[in-house]
Amino acid sequence: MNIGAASRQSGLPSKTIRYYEEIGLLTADRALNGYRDYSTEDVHRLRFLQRARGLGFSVEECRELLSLYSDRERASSDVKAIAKEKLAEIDRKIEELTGLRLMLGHLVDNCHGDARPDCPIIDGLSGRLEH
Amino acid sequence: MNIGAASRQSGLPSKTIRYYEEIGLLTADRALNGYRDYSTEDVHRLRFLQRARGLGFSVEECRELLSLYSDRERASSDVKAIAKEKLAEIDRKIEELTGLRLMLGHLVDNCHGDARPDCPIIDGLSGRLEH
DNA sequence: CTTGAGCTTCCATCTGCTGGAAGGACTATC
DNA sequence: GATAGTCCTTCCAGCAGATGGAAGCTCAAG
Repeated sequence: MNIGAASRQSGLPSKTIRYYEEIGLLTADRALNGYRDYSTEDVHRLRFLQRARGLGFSVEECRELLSLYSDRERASSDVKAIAKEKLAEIDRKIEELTGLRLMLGHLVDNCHGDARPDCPIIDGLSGRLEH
Repeated sequence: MNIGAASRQSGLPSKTIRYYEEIGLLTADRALNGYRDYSTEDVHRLRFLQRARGLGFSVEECRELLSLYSDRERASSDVKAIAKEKLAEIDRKIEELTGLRLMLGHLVDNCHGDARPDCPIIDGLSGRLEH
């Protein structure tokens, strides 16, 4: 599969896919004509990168998460340690998003643009609703 | 409150706070000595920025979200339209994170580093577990 | 009144893309 | 088989969002 198809299936621009190759996040086979050739497994990686980057994981964190996939022959203890660390990070992000959601939900439900002093968005913005 | 205290309370480096001021995400009062002076409300905004940026919202999106806070005297319809749009975006992010969480959870529970071909992380990476 | 931490501005550097130019390859039509 | 249009290649420039460091001012403690 050419880079254009991989781009469409992963949601990542071709430019970004080439960049990810350049910084070593993945390697691509080459067809005889010199074109990059992607497998469905490559597309899975790209889709994963697209999602994880959009959720605020850094490229280095993505590299680490991908390594859980590529190196699943590593000692279970290693893999589990990294995975558990990332799980905690994901849980924190979910909590934060839930806080943001609550804040915006309150805004939609309760704020009528009348500048009332008890606008619930104030609490939401400060993060107090999370705790 | 000086920038150092605001930094500690918001979780953002002083450098980043100054940068956010430079690009107009917030304005800071100045004390007589020239030092920036932050209110607790400023800290709420900074905390919000810290969370939202970490969750993959762009600076422009943050600017928009902050405007929901600052301009809460705007027509309810405007505010609600933007808020609902952002709510959908947040829900999507929560779904994606939940998918990632499931994937990692499977890895922790089911992968033992023995390179079994049915490692559930493969499905998780492709995003299929979300749907 | 010195010492050290914290503040200021300015400028350079880094990460993570993103755009554009110049040129080769593929597909379809004439 | 020439021509057009789209896709691919590399290379290099530029932008977004910080981040680090230098040079110098301020403040609080001893």
